[in-house]
Amino acid sequence: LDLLVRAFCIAGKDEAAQDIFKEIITSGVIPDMTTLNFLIRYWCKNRKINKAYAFIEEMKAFDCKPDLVTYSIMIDALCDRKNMVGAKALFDWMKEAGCKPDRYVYNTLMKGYCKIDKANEAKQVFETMKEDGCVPDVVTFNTLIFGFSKVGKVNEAKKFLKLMVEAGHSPDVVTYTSLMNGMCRNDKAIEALRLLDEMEEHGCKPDSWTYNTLLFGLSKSHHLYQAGKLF
RNA sequence: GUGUUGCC
Repeated sequence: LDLLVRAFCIAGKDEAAQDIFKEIITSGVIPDMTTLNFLIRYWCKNRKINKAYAFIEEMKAFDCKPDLVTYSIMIDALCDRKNMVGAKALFDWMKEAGCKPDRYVYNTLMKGYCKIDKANEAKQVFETMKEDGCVPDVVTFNTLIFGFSKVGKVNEAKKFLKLMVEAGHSPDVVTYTSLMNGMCRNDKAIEALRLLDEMEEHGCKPDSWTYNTLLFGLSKSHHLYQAGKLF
């Protein structure tokens, strides 16, 4: 069943996948949650979030209740739509339902706040997650660094870089690129170029995203000559 | 190989 549902989804036949799933569950077999979650995620990523909701409701009647991953997928979908009120509400609802948040959901929520320029809210979530006993990981720090860089608070972002290193995580290409993005948006394009050297010294290879960030940033701030040198 | 992070 799992493979069938996946195959149908990948082929864009989510209706067929849904039918099979429903048929199995109606026959009294409780399918694996990974299968349901795969289907839910497919809908969320294809702008069919209402369908995902409806199906979750429908499945509750079969004693197939959403788990932590299901909620995470839904919360992420709301975050992508910048509906943080909804995302937070669903997060609270999830806790009511007895699902204990893990760092994935916390990271997801933080991303949502960062995307709408609410880095301080993200920082609150960061504090909550620690109080809750979740250990921040590379994604946690990268998300916060992205969030603060985005709103021009590069110094605040650097504080998290320090925290990250203290926690034993090495900055990666995402960390550096997020910081460069913030610098470029903040008329500190030259500083971003310095960071490029620094990351290479630390043995971190820039990728195409890094170069795109720099090229975009440098050309926007009239440093076309420097941009040309990147080639 | 069910979910979370960076440019346009």
